[in-house]
Amino acid sequence: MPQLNGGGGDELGANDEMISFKDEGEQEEKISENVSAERDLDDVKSSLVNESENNSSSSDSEQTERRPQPRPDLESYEKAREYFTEALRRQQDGGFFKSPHYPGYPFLMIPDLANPYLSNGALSPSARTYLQMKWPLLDVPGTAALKDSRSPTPGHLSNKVPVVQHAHMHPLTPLITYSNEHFSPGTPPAHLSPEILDPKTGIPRTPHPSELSPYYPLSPGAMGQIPHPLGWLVPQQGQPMYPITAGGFRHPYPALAMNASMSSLVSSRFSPHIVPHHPHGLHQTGIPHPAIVSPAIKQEPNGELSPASNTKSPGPNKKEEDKKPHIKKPLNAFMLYMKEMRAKVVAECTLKESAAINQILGRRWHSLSREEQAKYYELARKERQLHSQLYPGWSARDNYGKRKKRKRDNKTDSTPEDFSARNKKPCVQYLPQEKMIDSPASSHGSMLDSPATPSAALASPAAPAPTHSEQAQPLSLTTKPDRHHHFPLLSKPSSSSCSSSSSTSSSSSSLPTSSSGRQSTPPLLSRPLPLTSLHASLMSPHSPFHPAALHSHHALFQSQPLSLVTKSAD
DNA sequence: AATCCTTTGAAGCAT
DNA sequence: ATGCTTCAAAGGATT
Repeated sequence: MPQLNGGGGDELGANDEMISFKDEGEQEEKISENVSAERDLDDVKSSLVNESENNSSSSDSEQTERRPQPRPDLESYEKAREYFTEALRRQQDGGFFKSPHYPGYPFLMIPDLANPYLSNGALSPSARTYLQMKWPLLDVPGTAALKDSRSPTPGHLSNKVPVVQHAHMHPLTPLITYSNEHFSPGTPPAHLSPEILDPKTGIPRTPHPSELSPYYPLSPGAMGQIPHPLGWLVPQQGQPMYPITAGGFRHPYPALAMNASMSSLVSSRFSPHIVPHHPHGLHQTGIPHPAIVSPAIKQEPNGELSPASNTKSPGPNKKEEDKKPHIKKPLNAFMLYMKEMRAKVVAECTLKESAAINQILGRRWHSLSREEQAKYYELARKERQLHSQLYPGWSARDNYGKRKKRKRDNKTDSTPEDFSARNKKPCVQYLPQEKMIDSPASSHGSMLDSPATPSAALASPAAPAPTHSEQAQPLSLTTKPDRHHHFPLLSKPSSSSCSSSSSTSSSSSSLPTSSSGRQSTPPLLSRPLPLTSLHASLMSPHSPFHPAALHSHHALFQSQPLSLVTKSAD
């Protein structure tokens, strides 16, 4: 069973209410451990710093040459750096910083965040680091400063927060310049006060969402209270998922990443209402807003989208309409999963073709346990919720037709005759062997419940993980019509655990579900996926990608048993 | 350059 | 209510 992010099950920290902190004790233990480690910091200081500097210099000798002379607060700065280094080291050790969605984790270990001020009253470097890393948009100096972690400007003398960027900086943790005009060093307490001190360790930690609110602590219509996703980071590709109207980047789990005061800070300054000031999908830094695909999106103060053409141009033509920015749909659970896991799969499979990767991810998705999937459903739910809060007037309908017309639009083409017409490439049957092995049905004894009402089971933070019967989860394994069974099992019966076999669909037992008709396309791949591109090791059942593949051989060439479907198709 | 492919899930639309 | 379609991400492949 593949594990998420190295696998603890709570890595995302986003299925907060349900299981994210099932290992909270572990987290606390690690935090405590880090506190203890602080005592030994002097012992590890030199090594960590050396490591850091070596990496830094090796990556950028030029900046090393430019390295400014030590400043009075350099020692504290170095300490922050060490904290950061240690945090990253632990991350790399695989135990702590597991989720790229949750970049705040490492910095929870910064001990002096409990007392984030220096004796001179200035915000301590590590606290600044914490803030910086947690909300990179808020107060980062220019790019040059980003490169040079030892900014010559002492943090307490400037409202620029020095960026402690370690060479081991998690690649998924962007450092983004951002105007600091709203961030005054004179008011740091407001940023830190909401930190929730761990009752055991006394270490501040990111408020658990359940501590912030059941979901997003928004009163209806209180857009100003949106926990604005300033740190919205995208795990693998380094791009935000979708826009925040003002800030640019958002954390996937803003409620996790942003504390209340930051929320209010943001809310007062970066509410969606100011979007009209950034009509080109760029936030104040000029960073293009990822979800605002095309330029010149305009959003009314009420949050409703208002294409500029509507307000200025009486008669926008189609081209202009095509150029209209559109706010993308929030990612669903699977998309979130894919986003997180894609790079891993690509690395494991040496595959690059997304279609193949997606097939693998689809199977892996099914191989996830309910709890693991539930995390993503919960994340997706929050995504939608946040999205709706950020864009109250947005509707998925707005994006209809944004893409060029697809051939699937031709409903009339979906005749059996068209199968052959469309599929000029050889018919390839991708076997469902993996599903035979570790499908949720087989591994869990029952189908996943429908995600239709995930919140019902997930809403209560105190509620234990829902039982298999209480949460509806996707019936994905059986959601698709039988797209392959009409065709002979003929080609490329790969047993690769990392194959691009579309087992998900081929293994479907044709039980009707809510999405049964989703794919109107024929069951065949119009273009065979590059199985040959699979790495030999991945073809092996011993591949870590598919540890259960040892059992797969029996499944080959077997039609998917209906018994897999343990849930009635009601 | 644009579109396809491929996955699942959410949402919209038509019936 | 049901079923179908579109879109969300991704990037190589194809047109």
